[in-house]
Amino acid sequence: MNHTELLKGTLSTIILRLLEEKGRMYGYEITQMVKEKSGETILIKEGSLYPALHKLEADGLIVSEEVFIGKRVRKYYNLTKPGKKATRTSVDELLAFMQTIHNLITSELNPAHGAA
Amino acid sequence: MNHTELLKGTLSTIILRLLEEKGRMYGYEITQMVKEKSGETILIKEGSLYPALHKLEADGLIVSEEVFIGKRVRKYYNLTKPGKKATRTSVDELLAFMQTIHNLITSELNPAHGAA
DNA sequence: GTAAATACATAGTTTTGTGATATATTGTTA
DNA sequence: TAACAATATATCACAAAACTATGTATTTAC
Repeated sequence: MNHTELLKGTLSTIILRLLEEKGRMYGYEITQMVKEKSGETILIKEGSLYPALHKLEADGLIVSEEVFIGKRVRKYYNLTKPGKKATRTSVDELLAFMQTIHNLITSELNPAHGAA
Repeated sequence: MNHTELLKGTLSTIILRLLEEKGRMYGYEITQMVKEKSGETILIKEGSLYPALHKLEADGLIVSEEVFIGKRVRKYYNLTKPGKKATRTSVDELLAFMQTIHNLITSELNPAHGAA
């Protein structure tokens, strides 16, 4: 991630949202899709992704299914029912939060003098 | 903060932006303004604010000026020249990042079947 | 056959916000 | 006037979350 700190708290939401949109996905696929959809600006590292996926699974929001592609294991993830609900909450909260921040940092500059 | 993790990385930008808008401000004033402007949703804690202010000052982006109001010390902060430049970069980066996240989490749902 | 890409995983570190706590002044109100 | 809330700053211990680095192994491309 080039933005480093900024992503905090948004990664799980992004993962949930992609799973909602695409149905089953595996880890590496998620990193590639985020990379592509973000115009190469958001590059999720393995050290961030896998712990995040494991936590979502431990929380019962996603379930994994191991599939062998030749000799290579691939772990596909799907949303659970609670996961689908959590996705909506999570996405809505993030959008609301970003709107609030947007308002905070883009309000008019010094309206005191020279308001057009 | 209710949003907890989400604020990560955005606090310094918010502080810089408020200083850009209002000119000199003191810590407590910043917390109150953020609280008000965010509709009571973003509540900056002292344990977050003061370390953030001290770091910005250590980095030379803001300068403090102690003013006595009666017997109480009040520390006013102002942007330095590098601080003004950093504010622009910081705000622009945050807006761009939020736009990217917005695109990521609001793209159309399953366009494969049933595209209106 | 060697390097790059695919695909998973974890340990240790850093960053950053929170909770708790401390100090002290000022304003309100019972 | 005593008690409490609000104002105002500050720090420490803790937790959460992402990163770096490292490791393993297969598959693909040159």
